[in-house]
Amino acid sequence: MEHEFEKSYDARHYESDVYARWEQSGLFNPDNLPSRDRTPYCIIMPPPNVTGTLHLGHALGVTIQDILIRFKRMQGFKTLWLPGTDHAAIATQSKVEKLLEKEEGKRKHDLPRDEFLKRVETFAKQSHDTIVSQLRSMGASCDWSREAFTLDNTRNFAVRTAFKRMYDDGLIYRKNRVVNWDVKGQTTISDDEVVYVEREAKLYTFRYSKDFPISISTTRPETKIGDTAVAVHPDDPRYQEFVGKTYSFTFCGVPVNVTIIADKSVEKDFGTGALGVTPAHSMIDAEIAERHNLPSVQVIDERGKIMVGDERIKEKKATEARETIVTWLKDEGLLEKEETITQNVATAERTGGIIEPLPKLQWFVDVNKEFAFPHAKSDLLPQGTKTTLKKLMELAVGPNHTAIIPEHFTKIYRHWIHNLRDWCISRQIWYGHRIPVWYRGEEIYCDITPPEGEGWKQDSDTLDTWFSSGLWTCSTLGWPDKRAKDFLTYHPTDVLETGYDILFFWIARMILMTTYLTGQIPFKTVLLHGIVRDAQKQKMSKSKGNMVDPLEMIEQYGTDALRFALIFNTAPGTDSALAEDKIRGMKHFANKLWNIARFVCARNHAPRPLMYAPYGNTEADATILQTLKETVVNVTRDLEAFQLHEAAQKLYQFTWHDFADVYIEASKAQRADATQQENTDTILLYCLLTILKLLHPFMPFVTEVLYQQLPFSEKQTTLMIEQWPVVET
RNA sequence: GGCCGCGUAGCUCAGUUGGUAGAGCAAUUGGCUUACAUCCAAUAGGUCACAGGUUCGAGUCCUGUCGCGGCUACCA
Repeated sequence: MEHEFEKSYDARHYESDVYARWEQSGLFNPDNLPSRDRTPYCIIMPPPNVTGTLHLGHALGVTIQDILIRFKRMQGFKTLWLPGTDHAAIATQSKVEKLLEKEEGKRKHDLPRDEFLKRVETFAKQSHDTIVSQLRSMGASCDWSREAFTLDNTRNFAVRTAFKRMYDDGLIYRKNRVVNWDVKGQTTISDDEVVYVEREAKLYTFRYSKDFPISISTTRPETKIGDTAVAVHPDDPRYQEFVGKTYSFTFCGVPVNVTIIADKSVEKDFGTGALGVTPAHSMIDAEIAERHNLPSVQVIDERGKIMVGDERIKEKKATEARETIVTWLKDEGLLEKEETITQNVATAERTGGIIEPLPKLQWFVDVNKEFAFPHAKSDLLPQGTKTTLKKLMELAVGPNHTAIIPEHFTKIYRHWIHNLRDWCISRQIWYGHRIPVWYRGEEIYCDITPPEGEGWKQDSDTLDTWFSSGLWTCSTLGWPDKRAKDFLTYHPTDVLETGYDILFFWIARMILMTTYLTGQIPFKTVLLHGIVRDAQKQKMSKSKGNMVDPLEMIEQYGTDALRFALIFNTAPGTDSALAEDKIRGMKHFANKLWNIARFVCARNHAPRPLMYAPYGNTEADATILQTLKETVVNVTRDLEAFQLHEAAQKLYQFTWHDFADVYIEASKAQRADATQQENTDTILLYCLLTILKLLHPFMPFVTEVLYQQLPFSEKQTTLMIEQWPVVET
């Protein structure tokens, strides 16, 4: 650690040593912190997916969290930042599937379930190690002794417990329903994992048969063999006379029975004002069918192929069958119109495959079912109050409970809750938490542990990865053991810091699970950051080739420079553009600080006792001490208000322009006067020490190295636990 | 379609209760001044998208228009 005071700051010479020393000090662990204050402060790290490496978005999140943690630690809080990683079920499994195919030409089903899972686990382990070392490079002062993984045994126990409770309360149910089926990934996905892609499509208008009295329009003629009704608006005079009648006909070789029904959801002015209802292959149609008690006929299977009809369409892919049917319609003289429209096609977020809605027996979380709120002494509701998961989610965010920063995301959150439907939680993939349900004939058994007796078979599905992520603040702190020390001390947590893009995926789910299971809202503040874009404001992506690797930036400019660049000029919840120039500029700032310290230390050799606030003799003294005071007050206030970008700006301004440009220059002349010299040097040192403290959360490495150079006789082992400056008023 | 946000210096963006427009980068000019050329001194650059309104006073509040982006819905 002892280096010569080099002429310029080269981060590469110091960072790994400094981090190792921090870790050895044990002070990332709140149990080892000095006992000046016992008020807990806790942030649970959003667990990065074990799908490879960290990107700049992670780097931003880590920086923000580390700033808050280091700030609070210096203020004397009992500070816990708990790290972890996420197994990211679908994302990780599909990554390994791709590798398997690429490297060995094998598919998932070429291997037994156990064997395949071993491959995934090996990959996950490697990713984990990479990620953890990257977090260390970023300077993350998290407590590694408490590290968690969403798929380890402790978390698995929490998941099984949560499932069991929700099952017993009837909040988890199994039902045959139309779900989002990802044909490519061969699994169901939740509504949130569906991504709509705008495409051109043909809208066909036709009649089912010559005798059928109404024309309908569709972009998917191949599903029409599964129609069981035609819906019209109840007030539409054109079709009144047909409502209630049933027609039978053969549609491209498939016998079809269609009843004319009246339903208010039909738009009179779109197309012909009549909607062919396909209950098995459209969620909306399924809802109509439920209202009218219509039968459902599945005609497309899980491979996306037609299941009925003759050789013209059976076993054909849906798109091929579409062409066949359109040709058939033309030949029969049934096609009336063909127009091009733009349409949103549903695709799967992870695999990019087309979503084929189809009926499947799956597990769901019921967000609208009433239950009696089970918790005593909760801020949310009195014990026994009738409520729903949806209502709990609404209650938890607002003026008296969790605040979202920036505030306008509160509206977005509420809007989402308003539209929320039941959450499909079962997945047909192997990597994840196995559903804790066993079957034997007609019997169903749900519990934390397997049933006694012979012949039970566990459900082969796994849970949506967000089910386990939803428990993250609890499961990392020891829940479901309600007497777990960490849970009692640190839950609810203080801040949840993450990107706004997972507000619904994750934050909403954590609120759902945690309020239901514990009666506590998992965090007091949700702090959102935006997307880090490139210098041209383009989203970074591998395909565009504009990815910036945080490690490369660290290697070139130093971690402190990267951290400072990431938050400088970046308001919460706002996307930011990160040019390399900006990082370079911040490297210059780190170097400026370095040279300030060289100058000050050169004038303060002799060891001194701990620093007290000096008095100013001259006007320059008075000005810098006053400005310093203001900076301390403002930076502290900005950090308390999560305005990190403002705090950073003020520190940059003070350090470089007020202190270096003005006061240090003035001090050169001032020192010439022997009576002023001692006091001037004291002020220089005092300002520097204060700057190092204020800047430490932002630039932990360079400030630590410089702190170790200061000529004090009684120093803390590390700047990390120096006391945050306070201005007496 | 609904909701949310944005439009401020060449570029990227700050601007916290309404009170004489800011930063970083880039640019121009001049400086190797012994802490730093990864630097210093100075300069230039904006009718804060547009139009109204409230106010003694509006980048900031209200209404409308135009342009851009995001989320959400799924008109079949």
